[in-house]
Amino acid sequence: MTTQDTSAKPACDADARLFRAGDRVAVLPLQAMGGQPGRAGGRLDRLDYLVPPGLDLTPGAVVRVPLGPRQITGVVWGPGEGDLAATRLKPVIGRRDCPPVSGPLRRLVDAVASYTVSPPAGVLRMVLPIDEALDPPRPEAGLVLTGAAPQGRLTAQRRAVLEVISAGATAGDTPPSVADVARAADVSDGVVRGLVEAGVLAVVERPGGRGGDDAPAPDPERPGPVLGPDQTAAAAALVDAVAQGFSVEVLDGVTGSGKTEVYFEAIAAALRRGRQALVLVPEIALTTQWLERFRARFGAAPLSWHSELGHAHRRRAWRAVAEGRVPVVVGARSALFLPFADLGLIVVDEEHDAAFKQEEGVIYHARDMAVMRGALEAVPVVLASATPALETLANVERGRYHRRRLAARHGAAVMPAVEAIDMRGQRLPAVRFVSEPLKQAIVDAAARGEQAMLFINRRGYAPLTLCRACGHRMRCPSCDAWLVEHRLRAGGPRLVCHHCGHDEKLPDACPDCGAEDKFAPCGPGVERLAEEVAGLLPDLRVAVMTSDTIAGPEAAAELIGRMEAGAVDVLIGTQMMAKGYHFPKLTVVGVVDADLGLAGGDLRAAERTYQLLAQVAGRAGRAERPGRVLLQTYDPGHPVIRALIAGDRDGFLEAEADARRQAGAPPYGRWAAVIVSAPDAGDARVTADLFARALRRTLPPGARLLGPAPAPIGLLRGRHRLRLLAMADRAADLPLAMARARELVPVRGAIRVQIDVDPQSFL
DNA sequence: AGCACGCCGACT
DNA sequence: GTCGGCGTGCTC
Repeated sequence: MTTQDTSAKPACDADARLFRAGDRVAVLPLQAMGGQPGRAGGRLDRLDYLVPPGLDLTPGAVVRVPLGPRQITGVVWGPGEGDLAATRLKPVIGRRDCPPVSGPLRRLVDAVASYTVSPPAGVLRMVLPIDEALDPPRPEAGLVLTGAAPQGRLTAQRRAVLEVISAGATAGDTPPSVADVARAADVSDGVVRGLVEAGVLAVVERPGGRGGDDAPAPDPERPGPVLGPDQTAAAAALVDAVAQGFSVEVLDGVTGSGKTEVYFEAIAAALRRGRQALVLVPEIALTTQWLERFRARFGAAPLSWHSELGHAHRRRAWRAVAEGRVPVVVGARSALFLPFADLGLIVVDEEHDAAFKQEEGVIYHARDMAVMRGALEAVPVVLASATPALETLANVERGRYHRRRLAARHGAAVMPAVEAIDMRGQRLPAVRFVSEPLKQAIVDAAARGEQAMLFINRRGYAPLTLCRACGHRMRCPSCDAWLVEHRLRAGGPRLVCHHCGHDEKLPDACPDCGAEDKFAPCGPGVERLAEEVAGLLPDLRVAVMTSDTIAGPEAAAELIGRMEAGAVDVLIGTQMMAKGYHFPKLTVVGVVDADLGLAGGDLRAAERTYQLLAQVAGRAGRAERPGRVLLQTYDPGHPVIRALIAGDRDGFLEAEADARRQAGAPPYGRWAAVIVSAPDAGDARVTADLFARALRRTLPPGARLLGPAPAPIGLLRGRHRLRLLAMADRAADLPLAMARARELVPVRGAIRVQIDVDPQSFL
């Protein structure tokens, strides 16, 4: 990471401190006051309160406090700051019944807030995201017979309900819930409630609440798979790290080298010590096969934490983690802020993945914040990747991170052969995207009973639609972006903006010249590619994998099942297909447009493209059969393409690192971006100019400032956007300079200032 | 969130 | 002068 200091601080635990009646405490409210993130003002982070008689509080206690006319929830952050007369303080209302926020986690909140230049309340909200979870689950209602005779007519439905309950009661079961009874008696819950109303049934608390709450625990003592020599050595190093405290272990191994099995041993080590483990993955929807492997190793499932979890489930899961009842959590970046009772290990899988960067609200990189948390909790952090980020490798060079290498693929598998197809010699018509050699490779694979995968990093049918009569291009009304045609959606073809979600029916006539039936799709998207392959190779079974066809984990699991069963010959998809899957019969991977990611030319374009293509290529030939990767390119001499063909990852990374060093770019320099946006272009301009002037005062000497300049996407969701980029050397405290500049600039109304420290995206 | 305050334009 | 609309700041 590029954060300045991650060394472990001694875990001096101030949590033992007790605040008693009459003491002042500082409370960090959950709700940000005044300005939202990105707005000035709201400099009040913590508020002082008095501890009322009869209440003892420790730091970290979750409390309710009065604020103006309302009550809010906050966390006791420490002793009161004392800048307000005691007579003006209001007393804390009371505690909420949940475990306190631990010292290391409170320090993480402060560290993330100051690193990302965000209000601490906004970061605290990621730790306590569910208000209802701050109270214990209410005991579940169970139903028992009162013995009273039913008044009035006893309908068939009512009789069924009474039979179900008396059968359960004689069997000695715990009283059933309304939902259980209604289901068993096959009646609506209205019938059951009617009987309660009539006094025939009574509601009681069910002892112990919900029985199936604590799932079986993962068992570290189950025999793991047999590891190869590299794996054994790496696993031993990680197991050792778990016993030591904070360190960062970079698990660097080619695709298919068995990194997962290696870090499973670190998880086993943490579990043996009775501690919890957290695994961060880029996208939780894509973990189907990972979960299978986990279950095979540990005999039980981990807790999957993601934003699409149902509300009740999320709430129970959060409490179970906080109370230490969940040994292993796997989740997307937001899982980093879960309040583990006793965290023993953090793993960041595919640590180079851009999905770890949160681009809205509190803008943070989950990998870097994971390293911060590891340091604060004094636990090791494992960063696993086949293509580690340059940031990570720079920290290896500096001796801050330890590298554990897995040099070879595991078992009989060998690395696939990578070839370029020079598209300049292919002379394809404008509506064709699959070259002859790629088509032939797919046909050959199918003939051998093997599978092929075609990768194109573009959702939809075509990235641009234009009118052949007048040349009008269909664009988003509220963004600087083309509308992308989608054909797989219900109700006919649609035009969709991939930036704001704007979605309209493909019109019948050109909105500019009125010509009908003159729209021409331009360029390939995954849907169009699938159509082409189906037309070209009608005997092969084609499946499409994109976020439009794969809505959630179930849909992903279904498609993966079909791939594993050999019911698909050609899998066509976007980058969601590139991540971590293992299909033994997949031997051919075709990259339809290997140049795509290189076009933008931002700082990380080459690195990102290399990582993505290496990852896609890694899907080929993961079992006994050797794999073949074909890259369609118009620029076969590009360093990224050459490195992929030569399998020269380290050479490529060294060249890339040299270029960054020359330019003073991250990870050798430190950058921070500011995006000023407003519905009115003039407002954005004025504020951006003021911010630039403020930054020139607050930036350390030697730092450079670019902008304000219109952002590459100058209009997004109806907001005009200007960018600033501050570039400094590695020792500079850019967050501090940003925070000070923001205090100098009044930001009112609909104007927003977003600060992005260590920017990944430059849109 | 909800309320007080102050700035500014419009009306008496 | 005074009323009222609205944007802005404050709440321990």
